[in-house]
Amino acid sequence: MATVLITGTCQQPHVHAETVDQVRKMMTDSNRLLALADIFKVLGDHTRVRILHALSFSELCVCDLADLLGMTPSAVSHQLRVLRSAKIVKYRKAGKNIFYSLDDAHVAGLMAEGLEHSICAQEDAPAP
Amino acid sequence: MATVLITGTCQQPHVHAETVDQVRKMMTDSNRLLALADIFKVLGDHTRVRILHALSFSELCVCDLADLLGMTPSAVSHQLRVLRSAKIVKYRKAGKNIFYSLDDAHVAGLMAEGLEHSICAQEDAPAP
DNA sequence: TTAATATATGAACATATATTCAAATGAGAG
DNA sequence: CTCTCATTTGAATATATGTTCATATATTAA
Repeated sequence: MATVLITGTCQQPHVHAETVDQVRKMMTDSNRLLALADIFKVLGDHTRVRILHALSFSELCVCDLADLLGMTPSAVSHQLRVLRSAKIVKYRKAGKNIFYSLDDAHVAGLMAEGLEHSICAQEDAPAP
Repeated sequence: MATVLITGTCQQPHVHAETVDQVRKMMTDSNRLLALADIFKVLGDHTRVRILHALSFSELCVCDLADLLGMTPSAVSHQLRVLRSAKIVKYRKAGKNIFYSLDDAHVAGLMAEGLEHSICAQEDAPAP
């Protein structure tokens, strides 16, 4: 009988028009937020975080990293390529080896800030 | 004739044993780095970054966010669930609406730091 | 109660991505 | 040059993930 309800869309003229408009004006360019998300995406992988953490102590070659992480050099190399593309690490050739090191201070800062604060897995603190 | 070469593994006794050992001692627990990667993974999505950025200005209901982002309330709700699971946002019921807001100061700090520094897409600065 | 709306949820689909494997490249060492 | 080894690369596979669609839940209004 009744017309099929058009679900999935907010039908009020605007739920909170003023607030939404104000926020819309204050919000940063979407492309900038997309770029930010892309950086976080690069950092959002266990292997890559461990690579960056290791490189924060010393430059290392691929085999060093593979040994440290208990992974195949191939797998490490694939992830290094991602980090290289994002300009987060740089490399230096030395004979048969290629030494990687951190390249982006901002990203290193994000890593450090993430580690400083006990953002990670702060378990329950049962109060008496 | 020759034995098949065992490729994909570093065969030197250790490429740089001392350095690797030192770094290994300094490195943080792998689980802690996994938790850190998980947080970055949550932040590594365009939609979720935009949601958090919008919420940094004001609490908003799902329809407000859907309007701001030009997305389906369903899609927004799915992403809000991810943010809820990560304890990054909290919510408050008000009649038919549910208002979301930021919950984790650390994560908000990471977002802010990521935006402050022009980490994002700093294009070429052609020198004269 | 019924109707309308905001939100959540589950399945399905498409896409992205991490690792493995095999092979190629490239640079010393003999 | 030939051999060895460090590194890269490409294909393949498995898995994760974001959005859509349909539907369910919940709350308010009539």
